[in-house]
Amino acid sequence: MYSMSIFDGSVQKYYDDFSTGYRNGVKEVSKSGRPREFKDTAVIDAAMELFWTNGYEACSTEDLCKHTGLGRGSLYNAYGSKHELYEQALLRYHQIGIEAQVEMLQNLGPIKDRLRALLDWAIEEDFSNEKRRGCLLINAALERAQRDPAVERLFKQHVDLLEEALHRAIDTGKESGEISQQRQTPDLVSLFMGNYYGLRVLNVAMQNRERAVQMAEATLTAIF
Amino acid sequence: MYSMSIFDGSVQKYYDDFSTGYRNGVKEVSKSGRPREFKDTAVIDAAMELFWTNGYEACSTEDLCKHTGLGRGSLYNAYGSKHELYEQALLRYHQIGIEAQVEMLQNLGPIKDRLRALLDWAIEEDFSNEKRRGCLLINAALERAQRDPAVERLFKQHVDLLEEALHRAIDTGKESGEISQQRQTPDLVSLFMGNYYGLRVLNVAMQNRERAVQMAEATLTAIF
DNA sequence: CTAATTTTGTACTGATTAATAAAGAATTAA
DNA sequence: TTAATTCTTTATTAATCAGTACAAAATTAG
Repeated sequence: MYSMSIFDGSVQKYYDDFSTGYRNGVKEVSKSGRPREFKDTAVIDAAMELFWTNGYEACSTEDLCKHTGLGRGSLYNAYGSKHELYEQALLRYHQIGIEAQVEMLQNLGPIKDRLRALLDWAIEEDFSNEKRRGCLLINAALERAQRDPAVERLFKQHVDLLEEALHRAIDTGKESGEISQQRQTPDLVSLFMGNYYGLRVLNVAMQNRERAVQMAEATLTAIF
Repeated sequence: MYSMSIFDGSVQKYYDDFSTGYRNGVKEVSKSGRPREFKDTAVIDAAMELFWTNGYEACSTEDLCKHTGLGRGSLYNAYGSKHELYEQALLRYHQIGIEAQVEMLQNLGPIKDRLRALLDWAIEEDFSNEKRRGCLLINAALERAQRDPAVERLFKQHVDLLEEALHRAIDTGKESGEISQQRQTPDLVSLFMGNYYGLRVLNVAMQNRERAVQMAEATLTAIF
């Protein structure tokens, strides 16, 4: 079992400096001693790619060393364990993703276009990479949320933030008259969320882009 | 890599006889020699439970021996490999599940009630077990579909069968006047499928039954 | 310069992995 | 009874697993 060592998923933007590590989720900057030879962000990105492709269990520490370019000593010195590196990778994925998603929903322009942008973005994510590995956070949640509190917590946070942004966007649409006042906002949010996550799951497994586009359009039709 | 050794996901109902094995997906019945001491279905059910709870990678052959009660020799003699047993477990889950789902959609009574029954059944599945392990096939697809042709094939087949049954049910509803003729059947099928799979994913991760019920109701409202 | 500190590379740990080998037990066929 | 067949039990394999120990290397502080 793992303790909840991801400290806070909030918007601590890019951390692309040299010579830092994350021990217990706390950023450490060393002042003396031999300097690190790697960029923290590059290592976490590489780890993220690997966990994304393989999942947690099917990803060995040797794989991680190879893909990050670090030796075992460096990797364990900097990140402590496979699981802590996993948490960093998930956290980074979460931060980048939620920022992109919320931004789309806060854009100018018709609400319908904002929602479509989100769906199109998800489809592009799912079909642009030939490895078709879907959404790292969904994969992580289904693989591990039931027994890994860090994963459960981060996924919940991600979903909650997306849901709040959707709520705001739909309310805006109702105020502007783009969406009928008769509809209940929570119902519309549910409808979108369900279709969004269903879309992403089916994309990985079915690998049918036309179907995905049709699903996205059906979702918008149901809301507007 | 694995070859596609699941022969056919079609409706070969229950196979609960003694002394049978599955080698390359072909049922073998021995006529001489020492008889087996276990029921094939019981072993596959036990394996299914374990794969369901742990996933494929996190499930060791020793775990499988313990839970099925078989020794290593018996297990390997009967099923050949961890992966072949996994295929049997998935196939069994698929057969039981698709039969239940299609049956609900073919029931008598209003179409809306049939669709609600399906959603309620999914919610009950997701929340009745304290292990909250969701749908084994979805878990398997997200963990392995990209690199395991047997998993990819079976999941596709499962989704296709559900989709066809939904298509028939919705067409029936349009004929009877329960659903507007104006709506496009593929759109309504997409809408339901998206919400159904999204619901199941969010259930595992969010573990919020009220929210699930509300999502289900929102789905029905969007269709009727 | 020396001492203190940190990172790096390598060798190594004990545990666990999926799978196999082989001998004995239980059955059928003749 | 004997031979052939199949299943069960146990021991064992080689590989891999996550993680550690430790010395050499590279830096800062004084």
